[in-house]
Amino acid sequence: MADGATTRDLRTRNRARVLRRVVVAGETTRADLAAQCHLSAATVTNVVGDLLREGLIEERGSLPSDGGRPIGQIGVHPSGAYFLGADVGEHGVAVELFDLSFERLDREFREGRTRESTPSEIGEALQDAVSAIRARHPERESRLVGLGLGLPGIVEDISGSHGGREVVLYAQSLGWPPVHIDELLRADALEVLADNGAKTLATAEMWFGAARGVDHAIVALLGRGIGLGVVSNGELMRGLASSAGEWGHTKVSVGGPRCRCGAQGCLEAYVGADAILGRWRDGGGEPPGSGWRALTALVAAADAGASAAVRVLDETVEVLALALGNLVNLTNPERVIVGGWVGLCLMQSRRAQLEAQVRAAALERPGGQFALELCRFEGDSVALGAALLPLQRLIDGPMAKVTA
Amino acid sequence: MADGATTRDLRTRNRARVLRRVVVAGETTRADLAAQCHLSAATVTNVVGDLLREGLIEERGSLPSDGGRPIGQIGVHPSGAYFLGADVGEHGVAVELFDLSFERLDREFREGRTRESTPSEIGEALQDAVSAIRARHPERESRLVGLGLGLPGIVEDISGSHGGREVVLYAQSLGWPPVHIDELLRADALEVLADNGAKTLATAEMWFGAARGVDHAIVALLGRGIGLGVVSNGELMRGLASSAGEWGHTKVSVGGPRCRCGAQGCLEAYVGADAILGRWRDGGGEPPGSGWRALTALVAAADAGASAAVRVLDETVEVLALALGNLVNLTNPERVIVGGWVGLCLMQSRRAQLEAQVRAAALERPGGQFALELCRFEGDSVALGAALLPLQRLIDGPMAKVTA
DNA sequence: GACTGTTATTCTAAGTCGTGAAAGAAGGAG
DNA sequence: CTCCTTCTTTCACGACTTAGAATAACAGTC
Repeated sequence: MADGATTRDLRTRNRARVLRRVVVAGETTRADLAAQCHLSAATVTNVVGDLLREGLIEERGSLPSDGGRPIGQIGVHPSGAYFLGADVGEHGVAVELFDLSFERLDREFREGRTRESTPSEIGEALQDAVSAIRARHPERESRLVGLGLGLPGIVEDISGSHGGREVVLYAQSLGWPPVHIDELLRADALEVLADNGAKTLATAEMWFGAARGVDHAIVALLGRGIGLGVVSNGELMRGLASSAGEWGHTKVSVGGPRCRCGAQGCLEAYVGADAILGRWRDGGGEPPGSGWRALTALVAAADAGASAAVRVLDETVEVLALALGNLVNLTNPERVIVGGWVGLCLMQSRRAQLEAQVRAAALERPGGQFALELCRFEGDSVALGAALLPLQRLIDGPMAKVTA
Repeated sequence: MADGATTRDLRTRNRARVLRRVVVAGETTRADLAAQCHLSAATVTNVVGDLLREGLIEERGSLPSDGGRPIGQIGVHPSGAYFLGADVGEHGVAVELFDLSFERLDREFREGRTRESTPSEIGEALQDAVSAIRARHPERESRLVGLGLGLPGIVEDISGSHGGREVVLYAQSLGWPPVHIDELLRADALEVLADNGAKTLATAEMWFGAARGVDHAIVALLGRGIGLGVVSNGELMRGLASSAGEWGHTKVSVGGPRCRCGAQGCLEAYVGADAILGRWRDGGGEPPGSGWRALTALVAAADAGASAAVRVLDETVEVLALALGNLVNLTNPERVIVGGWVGLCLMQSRRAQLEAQVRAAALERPGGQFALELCRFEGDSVALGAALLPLQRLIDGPMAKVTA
C-alpha cells in the first residue's frame, strides 16, 4: 500500500525504505541510510532499532572514522528471513531457497516430460519440489516468508473486492487452459505470490542487476519467447490486470511471418530463437540442434563470412533494433537491458550494430539518453526474481511481531 | 514529492487527496471524501477546515438526510485560485484563464504568421497574450497560481541538482532549435510550467474527460501529428527526461513511406492527416483543402462507395489498429481513448471496424479488457490541460499561508 | 594516565498527526 | 416538547519525526 494516512503508516514506509536499502546494499552505515532515505539520524536509529529487534538486520563491527567514534556498520541478517522462488517453465520446475542476503541455499529441480506437460503435472512437480526443500530445512520454516512463482504466461491478479485472492495464469503459448494458482499448488501456511517469469527476471535486475537504482528502464528477454519488463518511476509497469509488458506479439509489420500465437508479423516471429534459426535453415544453413549451440553456430558462420548467416543476423538485429527503438521512444528509459540467451548471443556478437540501429530507429532525444546493457543474470534467475516477490511483501508490510 | 517522512508531510498528502477529489467532483460531502480518500471522518473535518480557511473550497448548503442532521455539501470555491494555460502551436498561441472550478473566464488568441513562426515570434505572442489577460484581471492576480504551457514538441525537464530549473523544448518538427522556456517567456512573479501539448491534453482527459478516475489508460491524439499520453498507475508516464510517449514516430514497418522526421515507416507517415490525404490523392481522390473538410470529404467518398477512398480508410484503420493493439499489449490499459480531429473523424466513421481490429491485433487477454472511447475534449483543451499543471502544483504543494 | 578534540549515535522534549469514542448539532416524527 | 436519527466536531490518546542536547567511543597529546 502506497497509501495509508496514519502516523503508523509513516513508520511502515520509513521502515520499508531503510530495509530495502539495507538489502540492496548488503552492508551500510546509519549515516548512509539517513542520506539515502531522506531521514534524520534520530529516525534512522529508531527504525534500525526496530529492524534489529525483528532480527532482519545485524550489527557488523565498525569502521574507523576521522578521529572520532567509529562508524557502526549494519548489514542484512542473512538468517533473518527465508524466501522460496520457483521458475516454472514448460521444460520443468526449479525451486530455490534464499536467505535474506539472497544467497542461494538450496535448489530442487524437477524435469517435466520431454513433451509439453499439463498444468496438473507441473503443479505436482512444483508441489513436490517445494515440499522437498521445506523438509530439508525444518529449522528455517519459522522464518520462511513466502513462495514466489515465476510463471510462463500472463499472470492476472483479479482479486476483486470479494475477499479471496484470485490469481490466474493464462499460458496461451503452452496451450494451457486458464489455471488458478491455487490449483497449481496448495502450500500450507505459506504465502504464495505469482508473476510472469519475464517480470520476475526484470525484478531481479532491478534489485541486484543492471537496473539497480534506475527509475526508468526496459528489460528485454530474448529466448525462444520474448519477454519484457518496463520500469517506470522505479516500478514495474503492470497495467490493469498486470499483463502489461506483452511485447513478443507486437506486430512489427502488416502481414509477415506467422507466429505461434496465430497472428502474423509478431516480433517473436522475427527474433524468437526458432524464427532466427528457421530463417537460417531456409537460407541453407544447418543449425546443430536448436538452442545455444545452434545460435553460436550461426554466429560463427556469419563471422566466417557465410552470406546466408550474415543476412539472417542482420535481419534479426534490424527488426530487434526497430522494436527496441519504438520502445525507447515510448518510454524514454535510462537503461535498455537485454537478456535471455538469444539476447546474450546477439549482444556478444553484434552489440555495436544493435546499439547504433536502436539509436537510429529512435528519435534523437530519447535515442541519445539511454545506455544499452547486458542483463546481469542469465535465465536461471527467474527463481531469484520470484523469491523477491515475498521479499517485497516483507519490506512493504507492517513490522513483524517481535517476541520481546 | 511522493516521499516525505514527517508527520507534516502526512497532512500535506491528505490535503492533496481531499483537494484533488473536491476539484474533480466539483461538489461532494464529507462522507464521500472520507470514503474516497480512505480517511476518518475526524481527519476530513480537519483537512476540510484547513481548505476552507485557505479559501479553496466553500460550504454549499445541505442535503436532507434520512431523518437526521442534513449532509453538509462542500464544493470548490471558484475564485479561490486562478490558472493560466497556454496552447502554443505552430499556427499561433492561445492563452486561457481558468478559475478553480475550471470554468474558462477569458481567452486571448494570437495568430502567428501564416508561414511557420520562429521561437522568438511565438515567445513574443505568448508574452503579449499573457500580459493582456493579466492586465484585464488585476483583482485575480493575487490568487493566480501559475501558468502552464502546452508546447509542440518534446519538453525536457533537466533540472539537475544545480539549482535553477532547466526546461527545454525540442520542437524538431517545427524546425526549431532547442529553446529554453525562459527564453520563450519571462513572467514576473508567476510560476511557469511546461509540458508537451499531447500530454497536457491527456492530462485534461485524466481530470475531466474520458480517463477520469482510471489508473491505466492510453490517450492517442491524431491530427496532423500523432501524440500520446500513457497513464500508468494513475500517472502520466514521463520517463527519464519526460519525453516518454513519443508514439508518432514508431516504426510500423521496415522501410515504408518517408516521414517528415526523416525516417521511414513512421506511424505518422501512415495515419497522420497529411499522409491519409496524400494517399487518397495518389489514388485519384481530390481532397478539398487539407483539414477537417478534406477528411470528411474522404469519408463521404468512401461511404458513397468510391473504391480508392475505401481503400485509403481501410489502410488507415488497419495501421492504426495495429499500432494501438501493440500499445494495448504493452500497457494493458482499462481505456483506450482516441482524440484529435483525425481521431474524431475515424471514430465517427469507422469505430466498430477500428475496435474490432485493435482487439484482434492485441492478445486475447489485454485485448479484451479495454474500452475504446472518444476523447471528451477536442483540440482546444491543450490550454485546459496546461492550466492543470499549476493546479497539480497547488494540490501537491504544502498548505498555503492563511492570513488569520 | 588524564585530558582534549572529534565524530557517531542516542536520548529528550516538543510539536504534529490521525483516530476512536464521546459529545454536539440539526433536523423530523410523535 | 421530547425522542430519534444522522451527520459532524471535539477530545484524549498514542504514535511519529525531529532538532538539539547529551553521551559514547575512539585517537592523539601532554
